[in-house]
Amino acid sequence: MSIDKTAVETTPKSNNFIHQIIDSDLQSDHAPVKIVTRFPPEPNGYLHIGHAKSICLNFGTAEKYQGVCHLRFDDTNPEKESQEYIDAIKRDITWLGFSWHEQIKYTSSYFEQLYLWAVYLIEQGRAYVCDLTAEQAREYRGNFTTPGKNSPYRERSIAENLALFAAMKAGEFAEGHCSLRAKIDMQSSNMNMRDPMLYRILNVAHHQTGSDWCIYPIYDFAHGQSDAIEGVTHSICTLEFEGHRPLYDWFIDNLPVPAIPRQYEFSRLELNYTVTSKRKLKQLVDLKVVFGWDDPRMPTISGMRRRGYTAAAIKNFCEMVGVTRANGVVDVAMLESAVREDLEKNAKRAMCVINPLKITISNFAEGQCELLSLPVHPKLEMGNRELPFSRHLYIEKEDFSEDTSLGRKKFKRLVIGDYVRLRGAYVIKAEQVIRDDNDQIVEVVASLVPRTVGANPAPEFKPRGVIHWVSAEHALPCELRIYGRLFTDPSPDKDKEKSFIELVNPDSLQVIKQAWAEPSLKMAAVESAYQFERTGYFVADSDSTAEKLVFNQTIALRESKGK
RNA sequence: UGGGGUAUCGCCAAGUGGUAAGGCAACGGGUUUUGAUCUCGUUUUUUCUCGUCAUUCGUAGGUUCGAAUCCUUCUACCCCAGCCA
Repeated sequence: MSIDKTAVETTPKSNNFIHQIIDSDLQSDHAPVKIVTRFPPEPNGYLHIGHAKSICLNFGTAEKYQGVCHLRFDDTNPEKESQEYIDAIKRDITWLGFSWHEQIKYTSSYFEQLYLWAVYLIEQGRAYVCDLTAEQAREYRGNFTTPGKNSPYRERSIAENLALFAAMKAGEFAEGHCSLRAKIDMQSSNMNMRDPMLYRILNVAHHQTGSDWCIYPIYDFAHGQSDAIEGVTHSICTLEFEGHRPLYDWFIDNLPVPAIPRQYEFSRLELNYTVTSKRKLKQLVDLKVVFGWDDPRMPTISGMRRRGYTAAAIKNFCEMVGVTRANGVVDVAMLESAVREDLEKNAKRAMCVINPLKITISNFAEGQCELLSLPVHPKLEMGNRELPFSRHLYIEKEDFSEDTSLGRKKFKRLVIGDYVRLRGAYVIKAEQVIRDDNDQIVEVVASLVPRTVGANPAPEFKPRGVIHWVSAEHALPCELRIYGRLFTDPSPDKDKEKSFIELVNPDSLQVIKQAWAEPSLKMAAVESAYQFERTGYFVADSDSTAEKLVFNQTIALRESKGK
């Protein structure tokens, strides 16, 4: 496959407010030589659609300005983190099509430097060891209307602080016994500046550093300095960190850091009918509401991947929603539209009958088989596939009606006494209905109009429409998993009375144990996308075996009114 | 409640003092061997329709020849009182 280089180069990358800032930074006298960004997930859960937006912004910005983007695991809280999450995050980012600069970074690999900087702050008289308990510290901190009070330990001598901090590091205190705090301003209207914690004691082994440490830095003390170490120029995060920016800058100003990164905030992505919070997604997994982090109903990157959403669709969606500082809720229909847009041009076409009605072609000999050749895609050149046509076929039950009064525009399918086109095959006429003892239709006898494969019939045989079908004896039984929204409420986590768990859609998964797929689907590879004509987009699931094919419905086809 | 933010169509979102882009959604028409796709319209405030005037960027004022853009007022919503990130 050849890549149109000029097209790639001229692909317009959105110009959001962050890029405008970078553009003007690049004009300034001390313009950075290279734009450096970073994507800093904490490995305490799987990445979701909200992270995808951040990934696209950070990696995309680096690409746009020919800079670099680091993947840095922000692993300062070993209690909640694990290697499993690290592996999953790497897999997801790679799948999205991004690659990080050089090797993966870990905040934990800066622990020694961070410790030295903490000592430096103590030496400068800007940090102290505080023996207040968590509860006492809360009281001393005051609240929005009441200024905080200085800790009684605030004026310890530098020597004493140095000794105490060394003892903390040496493991001489129990968890919670004391902490290291910055000496800033307990009266500040910004709560983050009221002598924030820098280090706490945690007698927990770390997934990267083992038992090397029993004190761990707090996010605020680790993040900006890690950015500085990596030479990050633009540290892009979400809006809730806005109030932390003065603190971020305070550390950069008061420490001998090697670079001056700046933090910029954008609004996080919210989608209706879904939750985008690692904590809540973890609950869905832990409570077994879903089968796992990669359940196709999950808005996780791995879930969407298994569902059949493509990386291109997700990236395009992120481009569509834009980057701003206004918080809003994006309609999932926009995501679904991006998925359909990508699948429409990339999914192979195939036929699969979900609820079979037997059709017997009276003028086609028993045992005979005609091999038809159908294009894999109606518009794009994607080759052809072979399809066996025989005397006994299956069509969709709902594609047949005995009601001859149905208008041709209203019901574009098979009606007794009328004609319909079998996709890629003959035009047939329904002639007789066969019923069982319970008066249920079990079979329809039809006749084909000769020489109508690939050719329009005479006007008197004009079909009402086109329907899908499979040859009964050649069809492959398969399982179909149809997914609905995971939540019944557009804002599942906004309800004041009900927990989002109570708003889970009980019908979010429908399993069709046996559907009938055309034989070419035998070769369906996991993750390759198909459009089952007239029914929806599907993708082979990893649960597929040689005996039983399993397909996930990625998304239904858009349906116009009147169907 | 002190501080920090944000308000442009049902939902996202351009717009940066010169006369309101685009996408999604919805609704109509056309095309179609997928009721898909494609395509053409309509939907910012009113209107059955067409013209005209006016109105219009949360609100109310102001500056200006000219304001979504600048100033002031008010309102609504979001974030901060973890030894989480």
